[in-house]
Amino acid sequence: MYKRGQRMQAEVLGVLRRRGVPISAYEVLECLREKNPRLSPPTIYRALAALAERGQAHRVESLNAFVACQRERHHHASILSICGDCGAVEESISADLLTRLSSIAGKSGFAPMRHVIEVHGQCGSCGSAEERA
Amino acid sequence: MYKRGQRMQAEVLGVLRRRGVPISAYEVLECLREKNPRLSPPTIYRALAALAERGQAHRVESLNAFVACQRERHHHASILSICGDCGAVEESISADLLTRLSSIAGKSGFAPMRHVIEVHGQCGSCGSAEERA
DNA sequence: AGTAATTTTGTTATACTATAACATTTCTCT
DNA sequence: AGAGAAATGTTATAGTATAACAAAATTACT
Repeated sequence: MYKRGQRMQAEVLGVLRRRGVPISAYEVLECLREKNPRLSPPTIYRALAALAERGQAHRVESLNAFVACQRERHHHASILSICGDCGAVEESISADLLTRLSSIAGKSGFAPMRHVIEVHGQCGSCGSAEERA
Repeated sequence: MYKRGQRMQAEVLGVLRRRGVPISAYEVLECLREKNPRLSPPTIYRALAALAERGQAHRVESLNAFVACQRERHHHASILSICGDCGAVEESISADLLTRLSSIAGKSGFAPMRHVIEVHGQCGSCGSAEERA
């Protein structure tokens, strides 16, 4: 059994994983309402916040959406590559890039705490699909 | 005189510049309503979209807010360092970092088109202010 | 210049995203 | 069991963004 307070998180994470692509909090809500029609937005946002804090899901800032973490739990910032055609997200990690980014941002005494790195473009599959057309 | 379609953009950009820190589209709207009470959200969003496209303003994705570009117009992605204490944003540019980022994202055939790089933390001024306290 | 076609702007309404505030329940610990 | 803490439920509302259509200005063309 789940510990208290994590049942909802597990349900939300399940939805995110089944979808694979980033979805809005309200899409999660709709999914879970099929089982429990009384669910309300704050419940979902709370679960999402907890998952994001633990690194099991990521908030995609440029989409106002959420996606399950593709790796095992990690606490480094991810690089999210977002395909504008199919919506797929690929997650990369690069300690080197983070270091460089921190040092650039830190030039004037800035102390970085949280990195948001998102790249929009076209994924490999959609690119080759387009070529064939 | 302004060319058609740029008067509103100039007004919006003026507001962004006077404020200096990122503000929401609705804050811009409130400011400009002092002069013209009939303004509505789409007008502001259109001006902001045009400014962002031309590189004269940036959308801060992780704040759902907008800020004037601090440099002369440019079309490279900016690195935005955002102070959580005072709200100030500093803008940096690094072709090197963009190259590296593109190459990381491009590993699996992904073709980057737009980069979102935002760093949250504490700026130098707020850091030293805290030390003195 | 006159007029059709295009683009921009205005207007109304609404959709989407997120959280405040407080009530209730569940859990934990002694 | 009962006090206290944490999570959840509930209601309402705040904040962000755009669709859809109407009106006006600009442009292109004859």
